[in-house]
Amino acid sequence: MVGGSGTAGPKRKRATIWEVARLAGVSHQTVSRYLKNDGGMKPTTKSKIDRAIAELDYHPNLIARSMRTRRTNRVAIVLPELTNFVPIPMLRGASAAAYEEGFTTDVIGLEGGEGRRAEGVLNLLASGQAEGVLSFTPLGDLGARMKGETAPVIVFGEYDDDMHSRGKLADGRPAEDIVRHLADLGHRRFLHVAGLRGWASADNRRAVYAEAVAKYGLESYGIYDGDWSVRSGYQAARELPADSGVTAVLAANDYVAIGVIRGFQDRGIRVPEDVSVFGWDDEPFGLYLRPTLSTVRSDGEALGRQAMASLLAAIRGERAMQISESKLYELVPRGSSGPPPW
Amino acid sequence: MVGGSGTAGPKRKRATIWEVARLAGVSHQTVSRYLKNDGGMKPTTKSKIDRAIAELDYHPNLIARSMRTRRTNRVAIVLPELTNFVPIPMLRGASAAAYEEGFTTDVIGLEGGEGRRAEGVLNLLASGQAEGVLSFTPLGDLGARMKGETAPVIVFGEYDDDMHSRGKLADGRPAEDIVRHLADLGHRRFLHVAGLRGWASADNRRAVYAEAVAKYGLESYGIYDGDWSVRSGYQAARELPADSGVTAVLAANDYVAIGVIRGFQDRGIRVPEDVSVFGWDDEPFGLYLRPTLSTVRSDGEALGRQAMASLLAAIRGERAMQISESKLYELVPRGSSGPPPW
DNA sequence: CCCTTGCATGTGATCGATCACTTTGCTTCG
DNA sequence: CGAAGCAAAGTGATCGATCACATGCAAGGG
Repeated sequence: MVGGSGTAGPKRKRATIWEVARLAGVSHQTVSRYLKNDGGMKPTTKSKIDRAIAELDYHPNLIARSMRTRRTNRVAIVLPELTNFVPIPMLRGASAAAYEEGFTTDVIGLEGGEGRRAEGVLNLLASGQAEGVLSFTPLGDLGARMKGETAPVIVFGEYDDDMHSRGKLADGRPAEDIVRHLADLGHRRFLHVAGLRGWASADNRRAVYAEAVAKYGLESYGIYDGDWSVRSGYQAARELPADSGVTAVLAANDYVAIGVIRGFQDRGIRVPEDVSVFGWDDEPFGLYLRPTLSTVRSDGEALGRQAMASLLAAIRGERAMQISESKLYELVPRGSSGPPPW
Repeated sequence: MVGGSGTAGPKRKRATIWEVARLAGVSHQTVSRYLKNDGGMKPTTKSKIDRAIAELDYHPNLIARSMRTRRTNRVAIVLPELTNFVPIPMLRGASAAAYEEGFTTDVIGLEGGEGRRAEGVLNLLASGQAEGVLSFTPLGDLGARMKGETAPVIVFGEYDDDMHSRGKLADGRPAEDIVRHLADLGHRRFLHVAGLRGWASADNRRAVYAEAVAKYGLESYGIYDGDWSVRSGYQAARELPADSGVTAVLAANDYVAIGVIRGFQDRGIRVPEDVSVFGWDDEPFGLYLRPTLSTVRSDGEALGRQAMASLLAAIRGERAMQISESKLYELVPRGSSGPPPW
C-alpha cells in the first residue's frame, strides 16, 4: 500500500532564509523582501537571490512565517458525521475557493457526535490553527460556547443579519418552483419528506415548501420527518394512508426519492401515473432509474465557493460578494413526475 | 449564511506560557513540562499551574510548538477530482484514525488535473506543512518528482514491497468471490465493466477478475474500459453484441451497475433472468432499486483507518499492523443476480 | 558644498513554544 | 556531619521567518 517514498539522499536539511542570503551575498531581510515581492529591488539583487533560491531548492518554512505573522492561512471545514450527506461538489468548491485565495483547508469533524464536533472546532480555533470555520453540518450550541473567540464561523445555509438582501431561505427556494411546477400540472395535495431537522438546508426547504403550498392555495397532507436516508423515504411512502389524497411528493434529496418511489411501487402505486415524485440534487444515477428521476440540479460547486467566499470575506472583515441566485438551481422534470391521475 | 461569530469583547490577546508561569509563580519551563505531562512534578506545583491555566483560559500555541519541535502533526489527504468517486467512509476512517493519533488532516487536491494535484502535494511537503500524504487517487509521475522529499506518500490500493505478505491486490480479491459465486450458479461467460485505469482499485479488480476467470476454467467476453460512471455502465450494456453469450456482468461499482442494468433493460434484456449483474460498494440505495442490487459490502471506514495507520506508521518509521482481510469485504447477493437462463 | 529626500538594504528584536544544560533543595548513607 | 545522589525547577539558546527601525548612498535644491 505504500507508494514511493523519498529514496534520495542524506536527509538534506531544508535551507533557510539565512543560507539563501549568504549564498546571494545579501542580508536575510532582503531575501524576505524578495519573497514578499515588495517591489523596489535592484534587478541585480533580485536575480542573485533568484539563483541562490534555485540552487538551494529553498522553500519558505510556512510554520515559521505563521508564527511571526500570526496568520495561518488555514480554515477548517466541518463535515457531517453521517455517510451519505457529504456534499462533495460543495466541498470541492469550498476547497478550491480557499486554495485560490492562498488558504489551505483542514477537514475535520468526521468523528464523534455533535458535541465532540463542537469541541474539535473550539480546539482548533483556540489553538490558533484555523482562522475561520465553514461547517456543512449544524454545530448545535457551539455559538454559545464561543464567547471568547473572534474567528468567524459559518454554517452552510444559515444566514446572517443581512439575509433579507439576498432572500431568506435561499437554498430552499427551488421547493417553491417544484410546487408551482406540479400545481401547473394539476396537482393539489402534496407531501414533503423532509431532511434531518437542524440542518439548515432541510429546514429551509421545509419552510419554503409550507409557504409555497399556502401561497398557491394548495393543500399539504403533511411533512414527514425524514433523515435524508433512502430508508426514510421508503417508510414515508409505506406509511402514507391509502386515502391521503396525495398525488405529489417532494423528497429531501434523490436518495430519499428512490426510497419513496420504491415504497409506492411495493404498494402497487405507480410512479408517475398515480403519484409524482421529485428528488433534489440531480445525482448522476437519476437518469438511469426507472422511472427516471425528476429533480433539482444545484450547482454545488458554486454554492461551496460562495460559502467559502463568505468565510474568507469575514476573515478579512469584508462583506462577501453574492452570486446571482438564479444560476445556482435548475428544475429538472423527468420521468418520475407528471400530471395527476385524473 | 454567517452563523455566530464572537461577539465578545476587546479581542483579548491569547495567553502565553510565560503569563501562565508568572501567574502560577513558576518558570515557563515548568509550565512546559506540565503541558508535556512529563511526570515528576510536585502536586502543589501542578495544581498551581492548573489554576493559572484555567484562569487565563490558556491554550498552547500549536504553531509555535510546531516550529520548535519541527513536527506539524498534520498529514495531507488527497482526494480525486471527479465527483462521484470520493470514498466518504474511507475518508472518515482515515480522518478519524489520524485524529486519534493527534494528527490533523489537510484535504487537498480537489482542484485541477493530475499534474496540478501533484504540484500541490509537492508544495505541501516542501513547505514543511505535512508530514505525510495519503492519496485516494493516482498521483501520476509524482514519485519521480519527489526525489528530495523524505516524507512518506501512500496511495490507497497500491502496495509496497511487503505486498506478498498480505496478499497482492488485496482490495480486488472479492472479484474472485463474485466470479466463484456466479460460477456456482452456473454462469460460464463473463463481462467486467472496469473502473478508470490508473486507479489501484480498478486495476486490482481487473487483474483479479481475469485471474479468477482463468482459475475456474471460465470464459471472459472481455473487459470494458469504464470510468466509474453510471454512463459508462450504460454504454457497456448497450454495446454488448447480442450474441456475446455473456450471462454475468461484474461492474466496477454500484453506480456502474445501475447503468449496466438500465442499459440491458432498455434493450429488452431482463435482469436477473437473462443476465446477472453485480455491483460493488453496497451503496444504501441498492436495496431499493428494482431489481435490488447484488454487491460487495466493504468496510470503507476500516480500509481508510488501515491506510492512515500505514501512513502514520511510515511517518514514525515503523511497520503498520494489518487488519485481517476477511473482515473487510462481504459478498451481498441480491435481486440483480441469479442462475443463468438455461 | 552641505543638507534634505527617498530608495535600497542591513541590524537586532520578536513571535511562543521546546531543548539542553544548570541550579536548587531534599534524602540518604558512610 | 558532610557529600553523593536524585528529583524538581530555573536559565538561556533556539527554531525560521517578519517587523520596526537604522543606515548607506545617490540625486536634487538652496
